[in-house]
Amino acid sequence: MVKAGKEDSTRDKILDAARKVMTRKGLAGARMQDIADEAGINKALVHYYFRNKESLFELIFKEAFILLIPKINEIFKGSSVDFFDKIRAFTEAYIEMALKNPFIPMFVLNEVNTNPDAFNNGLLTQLKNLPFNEFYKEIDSAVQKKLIRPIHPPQLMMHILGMCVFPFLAKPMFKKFLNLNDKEFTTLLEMRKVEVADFVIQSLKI
Amino acid sequence: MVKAGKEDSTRDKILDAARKVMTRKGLAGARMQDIADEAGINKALVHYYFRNKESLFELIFKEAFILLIPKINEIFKGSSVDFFDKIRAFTEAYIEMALKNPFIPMFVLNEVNTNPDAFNNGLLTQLKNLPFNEFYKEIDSAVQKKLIRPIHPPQLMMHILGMCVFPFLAKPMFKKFLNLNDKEFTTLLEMRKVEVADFVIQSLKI
DNA sequence: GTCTATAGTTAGATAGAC
DNA sequence: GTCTATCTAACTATAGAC
Repeated sequence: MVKAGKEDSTRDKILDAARKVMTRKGLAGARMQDIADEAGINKALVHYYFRNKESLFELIFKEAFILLIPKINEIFKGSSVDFFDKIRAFTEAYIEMALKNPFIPMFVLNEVNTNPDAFNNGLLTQLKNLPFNEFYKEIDSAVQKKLIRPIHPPQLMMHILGMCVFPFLAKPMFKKFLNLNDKEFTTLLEMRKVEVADFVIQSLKI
Repeated sequence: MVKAGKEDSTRDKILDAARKVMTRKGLAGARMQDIADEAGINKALVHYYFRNKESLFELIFKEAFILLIPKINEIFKGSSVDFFDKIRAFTEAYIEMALKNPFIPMFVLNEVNTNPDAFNNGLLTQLKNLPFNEFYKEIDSAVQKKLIRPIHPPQLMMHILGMCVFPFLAKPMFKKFLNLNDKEFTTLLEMRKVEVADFVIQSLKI
């Protein structure tokens, strides 16, 4: 039975364990057995609570990603806010989310690449909640007002997402290259919250 | 027996088939059976020529990636060449390689994330052939000469790689979002050869 | 060199006792 | 709800005939 008290329910223990294992081993590397071990329970129990691996991971993803949507929406709502400030807020929110849930970028990538149907029905619906169209309009409008130089909105979107996401995807590679430990690399990622925004703004301004 | 003539040897047929399947289904999705079918031969033959899946794919990767190394090296050799031209040449060469071998980015990512040991022993050695240190020195030197604003070289490296690589990784997602077919999206990627360089240069110049 | 048949391996999923 | 034991599916890899 699920209690309201401080004791974690088994269900929550499994969710915590799954998040940990996914963060450590990535989506594909996360075994149901690993999750059960990490939670200190039996593998069958994981299936008892979450029908199968896919629905477990989809739930975890939604819980993490759903928090991002209102933030991003809020950022692009106020049409009075400075365009550059919106870019700052965006990279901040996005990298913050990825720092808290390092498995998300690879999760999305995997869903997109290996399971196009599931992606179209599930993830895509989530992602469509993000106001990309608002962002595109903002860009065009900023170009009109001569606030920024002309740029193709989708290209800019790819620039920004690439800079935000890629370091999380290629973390082990960069760590090796730069000869950094986990903490040092995280610091580098923290800095990117403003670093990326600065880079973009510097490039766009006339 | 391997002939010098125009007839593809079985070995070459397998390599071609593997490249095709990998490009279509990604590394993880590429089955030995798929490769055998594509090559029009038996699955056992794939094992006969290439001991196992891993060594087959490592070979394919090396063949594709090895071509990039001399190019990148050449770019960073001439110290007389304009710094911005080097950036242009780099994005050009990198995106060109990825366009020809779309499976490479995901391949590298997978190796790095799921198989750290294999990465350290194989792939990393290849990647270390890329003159990143040269590039870092160039950046610092360009800053000294007031050609560009101050920037942390590793951050810039992450910016550039992210912008070059990410669209290939997230191709199905972007296609959906932007509502483009394969050809249209490839055109977008083609444009990024100069688009990314322009974006970087615009951001760096004083 | 090439094939058929089969062994081996790894995980996800389920049945059924407690 | 929780466990042990087992089934099944999907692949990789090998043995052995031709």
